[in-house]
Amino acid sequence: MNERTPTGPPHPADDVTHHVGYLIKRAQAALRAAMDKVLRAHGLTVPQYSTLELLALRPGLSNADLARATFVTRQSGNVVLRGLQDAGLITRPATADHGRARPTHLTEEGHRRLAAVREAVYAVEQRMVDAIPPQRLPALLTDLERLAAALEE
Amino acid sequence: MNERTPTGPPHPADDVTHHVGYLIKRAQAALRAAMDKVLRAHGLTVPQYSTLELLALRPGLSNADLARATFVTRQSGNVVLRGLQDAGLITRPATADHGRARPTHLTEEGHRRLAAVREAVYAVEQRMVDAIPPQRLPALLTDLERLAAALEE
DNA sequence: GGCGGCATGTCAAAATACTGACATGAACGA
DNA sequence: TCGTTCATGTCAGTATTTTGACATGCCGCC
Repeated sequence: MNERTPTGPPHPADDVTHHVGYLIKRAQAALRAAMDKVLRAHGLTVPQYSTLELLALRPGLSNADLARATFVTRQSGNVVLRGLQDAGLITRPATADHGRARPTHLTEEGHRRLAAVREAVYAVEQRMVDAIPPQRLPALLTDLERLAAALEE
Repeated sequence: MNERTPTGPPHPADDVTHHVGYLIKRAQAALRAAMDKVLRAHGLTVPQYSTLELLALRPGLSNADLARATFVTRQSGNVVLRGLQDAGLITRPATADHGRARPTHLTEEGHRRLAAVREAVYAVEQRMVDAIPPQRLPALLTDLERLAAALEE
C-alpha cells in the first residue's frame, strides 16, 4: 500500500527502519528464511541444524547447554533433542552419570547429515559475507559481539 | 556442562559461535529479551510496539504492509492488530475504500502509549550503540543493510 | 467485456515456543 | 550432618506463529 513516508525523512535516525535494532531483526529474519529454505530439502529445521552444529563443535553438551546456545528455553530445546533422537542423529544416555545432565553426542548418521547440509548452509553465509567489503568483516564481527554482550549484561 | 571445545579452536572461523549468522542471532535474541523486559511494564509486546512505531512513521499501512515490515506472516500480523485494536491504540475502517486493504491509523491513545514507552526502548538501543566505537556505527548500519539485502534477493 | 495473474484478508489446523511448576541431584556453608 | 541454594530434566497448560487453503477485489491484457 503506502510505502513512502508522508512527511519525508528529516534525518536517517528518525526512521525506525534505519535503527540498529531494526536492521538486526531484518538481517536475522532474512537469514532465518534463507536457512529454512535450504534446510527443508534435507528434512531439518533451523534449531535442529544449530543443535547439530553445536554438538559437532562441543560433544557432550547437555540439553540446558544447548538451549542456552540456541537461545531457546530448556523445554523447547528438549523437543528439538527428542526430534533429533527419533531421527537417529544424536544419542543421550538413559541415565546421567554425574548430576541430572545427560551429555548428548552425535551418531554416525548425525555426522553424515551435518556434513551433507553444511555446504548449502555455508553458501548462505557466504552470500552474506560477500555482500560487504572483506576488510570490514572483522570489525563487523567484534561489533556484533559487543552489541550482544552489552544487552546480556 | 562442558563449555570448552575439546580440540581447541584452530581458527576463529571454525567455531560456529563466531560466524556472522550466529552473532546476528545472538544479538537479536539479546535485543528481544531486553525489549520484552522493558515493554512488559507498559503492557506491550515487541510485535505490538514495532507495529505502533511503524504506524507512527507511515500512517495508513495495511495489515499486509505491517506484517512484511515486522517480519511475520499476515496471519500473525492480524492477531497483533486485533490486540492493538482491542486496546484502543489503533483504528481500522470496517470497510476498505479501494481494494481489500484497510488502512490502519494510531488513535490518540496509541500516540500517547508510544510516546510513553519510547524513552525506555530507546535506552535499550542506546546501550547497544554505546558498546561500539562511534565512528564505526555508520559502517555497521550499512553492512547490516547489505547483509539483509543479499539474502532477500 | 472477459480472463488470468496477483495481492489482500481471513479461517482452520498444526507446529512451535513459552510460562509456571515440580522433583531430583550436587555443591556449599553453618 | 543438615539445610540452603542452585542447576537440571520434565510435565502440563497456554500463547504465539506458522502452513495451507479459500474468497474477494484490483489490474493488465486479449
